[in-house]
Amino acid sequence: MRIGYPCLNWTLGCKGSKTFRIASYSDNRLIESIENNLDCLLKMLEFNVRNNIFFFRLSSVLVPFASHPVCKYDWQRHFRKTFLNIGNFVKKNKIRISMHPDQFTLINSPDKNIFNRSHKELSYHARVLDLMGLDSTAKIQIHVGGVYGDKQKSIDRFIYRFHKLDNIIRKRLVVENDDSSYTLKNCLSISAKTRIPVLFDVFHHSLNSSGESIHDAINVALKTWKKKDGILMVDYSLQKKGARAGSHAESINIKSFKSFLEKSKPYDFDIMLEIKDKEKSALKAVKALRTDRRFVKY
DNA sequence: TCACGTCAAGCAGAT
DNA sequence: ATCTGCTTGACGTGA
Repeated sequence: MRIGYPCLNWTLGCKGSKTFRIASYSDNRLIESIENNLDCLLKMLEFNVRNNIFFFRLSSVLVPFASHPVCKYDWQRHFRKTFLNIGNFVKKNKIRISMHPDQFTLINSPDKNIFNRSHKELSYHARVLDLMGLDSTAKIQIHVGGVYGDKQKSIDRFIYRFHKLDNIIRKRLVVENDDSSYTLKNCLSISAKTRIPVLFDVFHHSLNSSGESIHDAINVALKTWKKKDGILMVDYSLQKKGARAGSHAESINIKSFKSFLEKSKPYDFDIMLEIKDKEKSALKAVKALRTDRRFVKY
């Protein structure tokens, strides 16, 4: 079981997701940003290893505008060695990596242009992981997408479109239950036809599910991950007090985290903490795992 | 130096 | 009809 957090580290003095406005695009600006982001990424990974954090989500703006027509620069060639170097660090330390393209990446959109743009965006994500030389346990997670007034049709469109994607994407793509439209059960139905692993989001499941217990949900999600996929990835978050349902809390609550771990026994998986204070909560979670005798076997 | 309007892009649900 | 949240806040103009 690894603990992770997404994209950003507040302790370090660097930002690994520096971008800029498209209006001020220039190749130099792009190179500068990528340089900064990769440099900071390595620093974050080194911080993580020092602190027993072995799961990390890469920012999607590592290469700003990578899939946009405005970007014509061959950044892959320019940064080939840097990517490889980071990849080697990742492999040496057995770090698990994930990426999560944003809400505009919709492969089940009825609009073909949106699909085409999403395809390009996914290619970019896959190429980043390929450039690092990572195997297919490094994943790209997306949601099913929109409902467009007909859920079953939209699920079928997802499946159809999945088969149109390049192999470098298909081998890394995993689908995640969301908080309002597609439940774990819906994702499993997609998995049955595509063999896409299902990433289980605990928080979304609490807001939108068919009522499966955490134990049962993990049990079924876990079976969709084959050896080449690595172990199940789980997104974990909790409700922010006083805010509307679905907003993410500022900080982890170790008591409820431990209660989740209890409910998830005896399964092993990697946990991504989608919590606002990032590494701070990850450090607490790692400590909880390492000091509580109920969980030391992980 | 700081405040704050806006940022490439889509969708759903809340207000 | 308009706003908010989501991947992740943060860019950058104007004062």
